[in-house]
Amino acid sequence: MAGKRTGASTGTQAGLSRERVLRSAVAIADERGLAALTMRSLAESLGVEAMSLYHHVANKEAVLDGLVEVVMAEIEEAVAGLDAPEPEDDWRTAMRRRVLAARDVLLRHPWAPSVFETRTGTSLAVARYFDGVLALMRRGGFSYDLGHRALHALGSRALGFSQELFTPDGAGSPAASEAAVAAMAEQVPHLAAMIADASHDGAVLGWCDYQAEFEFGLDLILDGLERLRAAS
Amino acid sequence: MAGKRTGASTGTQAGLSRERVLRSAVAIADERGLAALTMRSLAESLGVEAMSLYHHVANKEAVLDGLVEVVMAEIEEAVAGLDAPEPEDDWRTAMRRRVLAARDVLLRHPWAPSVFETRTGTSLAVARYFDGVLALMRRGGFSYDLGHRALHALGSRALGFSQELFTPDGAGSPAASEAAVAAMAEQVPHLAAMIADASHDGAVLGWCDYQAEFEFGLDLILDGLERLRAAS
DNA sequence: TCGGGGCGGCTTACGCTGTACGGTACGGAC
DNA sequence: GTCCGTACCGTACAGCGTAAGCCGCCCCGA
Repeated sequence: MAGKRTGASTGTQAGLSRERVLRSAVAIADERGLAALTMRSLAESLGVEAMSLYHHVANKEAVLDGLVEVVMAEIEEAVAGLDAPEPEDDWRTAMRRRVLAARDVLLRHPWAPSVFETRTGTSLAVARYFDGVLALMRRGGFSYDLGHRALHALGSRALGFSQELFTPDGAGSPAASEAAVAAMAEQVPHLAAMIADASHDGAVLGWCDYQAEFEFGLDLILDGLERLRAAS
Repeated sequence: MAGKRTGASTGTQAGLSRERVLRSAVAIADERGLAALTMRSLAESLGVEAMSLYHHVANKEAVLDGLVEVVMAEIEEAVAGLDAPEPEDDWRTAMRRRVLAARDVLLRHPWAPSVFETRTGTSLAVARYFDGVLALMRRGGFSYDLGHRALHALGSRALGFSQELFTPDGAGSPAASEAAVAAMAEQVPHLAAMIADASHDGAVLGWCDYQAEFEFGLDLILDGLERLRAAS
């Protein structure tokens, strides 16, 4: 009974590979959330036992590193297929396009930010991306010093996400946070008033457009950087 | 033997309380890192069995929520003891002081950002803090709309931390990331050049002053907001 | 044609996690 | 004196990551 291998001739058995493992890991995280990604669930999705994975990845940390790699590859691809102005002509627009392209990718993988956050070690894929950002700024007329400061000022925003302290994304219902704030209106009068103000003068839509807010913050920073660049 | 209770008359036994539990949790995270904070280690530090904790906190999530509460209380205290200008006179300086005071607290608890990140649900303590930030901006002449956008633009920076993609803090040695970049210099020529440039013209110190970079980014955003406020 | 690695999978097992359940000692109310 | 709520302990369980060992298949060299 032992070692029956599925099916008749079996061929290359399950035919695992690092790539197939990582692809499956991304699929699980996309569909069922990062918490559902365990070595066992990952193995099961590949029709294999958990320990078999260790022939292709060192450990779970390596799987998470691989996730970052996959996402960064998607981003690099998106950035490559971009028609943005030459940085020498308009670095600001080129950068904006780049960041928003990265954001598009990240929005397809809501778990990505939290994985990036836990990977403190310098990843080659991430470093290469930032190298590209820095290259863009250099061509746009930045000194290394200002470029360095710009990278810090942008932080994760350069990759397309920012730290939202409330309802990062589809955690609750769209207007769940609005309801939460309403529930503690007495404790947070200004927030409550802000929501009330937004409700009766703006559109009806969930009072908070994260994409628009992201772009606002991004432009604020890019404008500030441009002023410093022009003055230098 | 069973149930010997420590000591003679025992009195109120171990004398746990939600407060004592949370205080101990903060101490463990401070001293041994967030990963070392388990229900068992927490119980042991209080001279108690793991399950006893559940009489004072619902579960581990509740402990983490409590951690946020404790840190926010520290921040509120630090902010309260601040001598900053009245926002009506100079909102920008008042805000700057406030954020840097919060940052001081967070630097004492390096684990705090990662806990904040995982607490997506709207926490009262955090909401109250942002309410205070918004109040400050209102007194400084912000519309609710601009205040709202400002909160988003600041994001976690309002609380004193920003998302660093490389070596958030004491992960490796001070210059570890520099060495890492050097190791892949061919793949990231611009980053390598930037480091080389910084090394020979700036001071010798680890080439990257996170506090200074944080303040740079903060000022960039505050300046941008001031321009928008003045123009509105 | 045959023999033998070694690769790739399975099985088992260990220590760790959070936590459900059921006891048990104590203090205070009646 | 009885009773009950509070606070704590002991045990147990499922699920986690992963170390160690076994076994069958494929490919390569003879």
